Amino acid sequence: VTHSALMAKKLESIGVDLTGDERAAIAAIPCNIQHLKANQDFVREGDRPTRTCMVIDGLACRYSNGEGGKRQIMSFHIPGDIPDLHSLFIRVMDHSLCALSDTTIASITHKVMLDFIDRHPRIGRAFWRDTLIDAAVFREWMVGIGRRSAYSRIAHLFCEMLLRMQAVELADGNTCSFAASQAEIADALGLSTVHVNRTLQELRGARLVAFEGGKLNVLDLEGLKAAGEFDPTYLHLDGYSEAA
Amino acid sequence: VTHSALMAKKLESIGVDLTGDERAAIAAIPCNIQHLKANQDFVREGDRPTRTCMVIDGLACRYSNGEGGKRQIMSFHIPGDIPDLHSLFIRVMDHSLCALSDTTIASITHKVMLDFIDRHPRIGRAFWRDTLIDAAVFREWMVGIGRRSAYSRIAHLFCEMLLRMQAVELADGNTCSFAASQAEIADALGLSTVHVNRTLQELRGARLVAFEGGKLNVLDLEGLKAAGEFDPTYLHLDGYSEAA
DNA sequence: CGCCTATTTGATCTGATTCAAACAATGTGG
DNA sequence: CCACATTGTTTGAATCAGATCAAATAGGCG
Repeated sequence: VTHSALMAKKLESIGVDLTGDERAAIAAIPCNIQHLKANQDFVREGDRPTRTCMVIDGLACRYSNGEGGKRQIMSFHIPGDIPDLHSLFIRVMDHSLCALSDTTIASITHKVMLDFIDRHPRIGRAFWRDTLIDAAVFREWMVGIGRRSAYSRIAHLFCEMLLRMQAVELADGNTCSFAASQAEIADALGLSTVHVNRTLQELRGARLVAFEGGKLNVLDLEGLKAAGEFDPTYLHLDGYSEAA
Repeated sequence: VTHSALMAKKLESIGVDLTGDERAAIAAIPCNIQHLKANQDFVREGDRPTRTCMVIDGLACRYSNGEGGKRQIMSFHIPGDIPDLHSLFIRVMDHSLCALSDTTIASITHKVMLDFIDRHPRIGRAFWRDTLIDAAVFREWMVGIGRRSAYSRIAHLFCEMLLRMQAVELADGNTCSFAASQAEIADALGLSTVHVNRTLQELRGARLVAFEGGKLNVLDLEGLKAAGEFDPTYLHLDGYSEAA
C-alpha cells in the first residue's frame, strides 16, 4: 500500500468519500518515508514540529511522562492515523509520540499540508473531523480509566483496536496485529503491569480473547463488547454528510 | 458582555488576534440566547444538533453515563467556551452537555457557522485550534485520572479552572467562580464524593485553597501547582503564529 | 417550619498496587 | 553453538488508596 492510498482509505473509514480529483491531489502530496525501530520516539514533548506524520506500518503511541516515572499512554496509532495533525495549529507538543514496534511513518511539511487544506477545503474539513474523532477517543478513554474496572477497560481497549484495524482493512476477521506489551497496556489504562497480567488471564479464561506475540485474536466479540461496555459510536466510523 | 465580545475575547485568549473586520464579522453572527436552570441538559447523547452553543454565563459540563449509574464528567465549560463546536463535523453526540448552575448560552446554526468559516478561514482555523485545545485538556485529564493521586487531581483541577477563568478575564486575582458541587468534582475526577470531601479538607488544611459556596479562592498558587504537578502548557494559552 | 440537597464523619471493605522473585523467550557476541 | 544479557510474562504475599455503606449535620428556601 502506498501512503496516499492509505490516507484515502483512512478518510473513507471515517465516512468521507473522495472524488477522483481529490484522490489524485492526495497522491501528489510530497512526503518523506522514515523507518523507526521499536521504542524510538519520533516527536517529543516540547518540540515544535514543522512536519506532520502518518503511520504507514507498525504501531505507535502518544504518551506523556508524569512525575515519578509514571507514563500515561493516551492513544495507540495504527496505519492511516496522523497522530500529530494537531501540530498544524498547536505549535508546542504537550506529549511525545513513540513507535512501539518497528514502524514506518510518512511525514509531510506543515506548509504543504496548510496549502493542501486551502486548496481542498472538503478534505481540510475531513482532517478536522479526524482530529475531532481523536478527541472523542480521548473522552472514551477518560470514562474507561475513571469509571470502569480493569477487566472492562482491557476488554474495551481490545474492542477498539479490532474495530479500528477492521476499518482500515488491516484485520483478518476478528484477528489483528496489536504489538503492545502488557506493560504498555498497563500504561495506557492506568493499571499496573501485574494487574494487567492477571486480568488478561481472566479474559483468556472466559474465552473472550487470545492475545499473544503481538497478535490480538478476539474469540467472542459480543462477549468482549459486553465485558467492556463497548459502544462503537464514539469511533464515528459511519458516514456523515455535511449539514445543509 | 455581549456574546460577540466574549467570543472575540475567547479567541484572543488562545493566542489568535483579530482584525477589525473579523471582529465586525463576529458581531454580525446571528444567534439565539437561552437561559438554563441548574442541572438542565442542553444537548443529549444521541442528538444530532443543528446548532452549536457558546456558554455566555454560568458553568456547564460535558458528561457521559457509564453503566451502573456512574457518571463521568469530561470537562467543565466556562463563559467563552463552545463545548459542542465538534458537532459541526461529528453529527451524532456521543455525550451530553449540562448546565451546572443557572447558565446562559448563545446558539448559532451550523449553516451560519460553516458559511462563516468559509468566508473567514483564519477564524475557521482558530476554531479548529480551539477544538484541538479541548482535546489537549482531555488528554491532561486522562493523565490525571490514570496516574495522579486524589490530592493531586483536585489541586490540578483547581489550577486549571483558575487559569482558564483568568484567561477570559473572569477571575478576580486568584479567586473565581466555580459552581461545581463536591459530587460533581468527584464525577469529573473519577473519585467518590466521600473521598473528594476528605481530600478537600486536606487541601484546606494545607492552606492551598478555599472552596466554598461555588467560589474558588486559591490561597497559594505555587503550592497548589506543585501539589497538582500542574504545567499550564497543555492549555495553550500563549500566542501562536501560523507556520510559514 | 419542614423539605431537599450538599457536606461531613465514621467504620469497613476491596480492587489494585507494590515489592520481590521466578520463569520464558529472544537475541548477541565470543 | 553455547553462555549470558535482556526484555516480557507470570506467580506470590503484603499493603494501601480509595470505594462503599450508613448515618449525622448543615444550609437554603418555599
